[in-house]
Amino acid sequence: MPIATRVDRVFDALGDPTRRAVFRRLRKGNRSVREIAEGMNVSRPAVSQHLKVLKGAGLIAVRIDGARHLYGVDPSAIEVLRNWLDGFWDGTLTAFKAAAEEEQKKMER
Amino acid sequence: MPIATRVDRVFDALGDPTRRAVFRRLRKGNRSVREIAEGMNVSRPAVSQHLKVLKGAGLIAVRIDGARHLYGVDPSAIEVLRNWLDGFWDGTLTAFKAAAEEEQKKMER
DNA sequence: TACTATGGTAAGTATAAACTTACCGGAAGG
DNA sequence: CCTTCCGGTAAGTTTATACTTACCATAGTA
Repeated sequence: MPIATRVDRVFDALGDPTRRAVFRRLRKGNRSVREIAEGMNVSRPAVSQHLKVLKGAGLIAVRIDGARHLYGVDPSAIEVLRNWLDGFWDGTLTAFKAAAEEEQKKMER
Repeated sequence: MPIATRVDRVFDALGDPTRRAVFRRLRKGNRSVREIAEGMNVSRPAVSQHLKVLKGAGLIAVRIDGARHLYGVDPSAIEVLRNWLDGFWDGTLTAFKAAAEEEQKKMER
């Protein structure tokens, strides 16, 4: 069993709807835990636990301001996703090209 | 509770490690269900169920060849993810800009 | 020193979902 | 036909995890 890479943790974190909602709220700027939990249909501790997972995936970062913990998105996460996307896309394209060439060989026979 | 969008289904689908493994296998070209299941530590029906979810998310597509069902990645899914990424990035940037301007106003007071 | 905020964590529950075995129907070859 | 591949689906179990309440620590304030 291979260890979980950064991208794995990102996808695991974003795999939960509530966690995506939390992440989306942070898109508009830094928020405290209570501000995030406000208007959401889960309790504050639940939000706190989700924040922990998101932070573990490197999707968000914290800045401590007294007793308030201000959470915000970590732009590097977007970079990670984009790189994964590019790599995947390249792999798929080369596979398509290889398959096309294989078809071509069949035609020549 | 809003209905699940395409991106939601994509993230839900890619939220599972086994499903990511299946999707990664398809990157190298089209495969039958048995080929996908081969060498994996889950049973063939499990793979079949995962394929259903991936298909529901629009990540893969099927081409039926007799009794064999050949699965392959749906390139449009990559597009969906990329668009989501771009949109998210834009939103975050404007939020950053707004926050910066707010800071500026504070300084001017 | 209280008193009131903040938020993280532990323990337990409850729900979701991943997995297995067993079964079924369709396609190809004898 | 009969046999043998193929793969989807149902039923049930088991495991993971999202959630709640309760509790604790820290920071600011009267």
